[in-house]
Amino acid sequence: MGCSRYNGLMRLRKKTEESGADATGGGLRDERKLRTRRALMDAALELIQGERSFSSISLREVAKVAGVVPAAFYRHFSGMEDLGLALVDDSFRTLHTMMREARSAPLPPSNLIANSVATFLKYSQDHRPHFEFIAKERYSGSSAVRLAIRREIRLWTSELAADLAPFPKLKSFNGDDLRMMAGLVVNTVIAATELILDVDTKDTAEVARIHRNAEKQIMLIFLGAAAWKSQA
Amino acid sequence: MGCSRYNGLMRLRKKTEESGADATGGGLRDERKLRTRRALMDAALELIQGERSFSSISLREVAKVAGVVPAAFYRHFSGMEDLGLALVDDSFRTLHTMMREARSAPLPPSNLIANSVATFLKYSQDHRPHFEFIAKERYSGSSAVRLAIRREIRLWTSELAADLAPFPKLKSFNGDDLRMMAGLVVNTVIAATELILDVDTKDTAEVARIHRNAEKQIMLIFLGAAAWKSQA
DNA sequence: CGAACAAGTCAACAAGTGTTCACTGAAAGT
DNA sequence: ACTTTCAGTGAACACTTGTTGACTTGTTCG
Repeated sequence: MGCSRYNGLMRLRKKTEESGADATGGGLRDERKLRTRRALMDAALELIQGERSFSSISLREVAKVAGVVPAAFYRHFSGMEDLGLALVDDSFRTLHTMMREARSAPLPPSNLIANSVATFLKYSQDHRPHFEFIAKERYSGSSAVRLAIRREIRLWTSELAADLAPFPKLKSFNGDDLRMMAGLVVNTVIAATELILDVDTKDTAEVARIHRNAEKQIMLIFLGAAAWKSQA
Repeated sequence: MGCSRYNGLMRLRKKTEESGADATGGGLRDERKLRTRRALMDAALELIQGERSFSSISLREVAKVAGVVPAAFYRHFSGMEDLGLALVDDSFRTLHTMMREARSAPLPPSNLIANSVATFLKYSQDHRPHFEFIAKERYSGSSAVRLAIRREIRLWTSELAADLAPFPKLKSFNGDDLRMMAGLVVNTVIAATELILDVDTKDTAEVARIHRNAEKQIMLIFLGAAAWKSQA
């Protein structure tokens, strides 16, 4: 009895040391809470890798991997759906970060498409857990999570549409058609990402194949755009 | 005790009557087995409608909805994954049926795209359960189910590529690029389908919006294809 | 210093899970 | 008519599940 109590405390200690002893910043209480929150979110992302999907993992599993007792979960989230929504925010934060960075580093328009595709796919591989979560929950999660994801993707599409607007070749596009085209690009990129997620990370040949395919598809889209005429 | 036994038999009887008394064809034994098998598959599809996904429903739930005791499940499938694979086959059988029908009824090339899109989306709405299953399991199911779905989609893409080949405007396409383009079309159609699945069936305005969007996207793709040049 | 707060613990709960077992009774085969 | 086959039954198994309540114990605040 006393023994298992100490067990719990030791886990916490370990966690503290892991994060380094430099964490002497103010608000020890809040900081610790935040760390456990992250531990729970990371645990969920970890459990999702491979076979399982978010909707099929249990609160208890998440708690266990996070090194915390099930009851403690409720100090941070009201339930699994709540955790899911937090993960959606988290995942798209990384995505928006990437897009902001990409925007601030203007690429030469010569092979802009190839570079953009490469940048994105590289990024998605580096943040695999987040993108895997999105891919898996986009259609099969609870409706709250699903809607949150869809909202974010719409937002992303609009962002891309805004980035596309200034292009000379796309002068004849009205707002709706621009979003239509951006949606096509986003869908294509997502599809490629989802394919890559299912490929062994070592299989660079297959990854390159998917890569090239996505490039070609987006070039095709731009080719079509150049010939497009929006009717008022 | 005796009471609950009778309960089970009554459920079976009810099922038999539902299906009509005309089922006097030979092989009563096999026919009944097949009916239960279907009942199990239908039960799974039914449970999937709305919030839940296949990976989050239980063998016992499926058995209960099918009006059968859990142990009986094993007379038909070795487990849930087996059922999932059967559902993949089932779902794509309907899809291939549709494509065969579409091919045998040649459309005027004038508004061929609009008609094809309309036909497909109508069909997917009429077979909602199957398409909902595919959409949900495409990325989040067990790897066996996921791979089966991916295989079928690749097959579908190849079929479409073959259908596209004879078009005069696509003369300059080599095989790889033709599949690339077909993949783009398939992705677009799937994305539209998945969007429609999340819309209230009554909301015809929203359905029409998604509809028009998909049409435009595919027209854009064909426009791009007309300008495409495959390099050897 | 002492009180209040709150992130963590343990223990228990009722329900649900997959799977195995010996069984029954109607259809199929002889 | 007699036996075999087998899709179905019910009961039991050893777990896992979400959630609650009473608790401890370090941090924060007055």
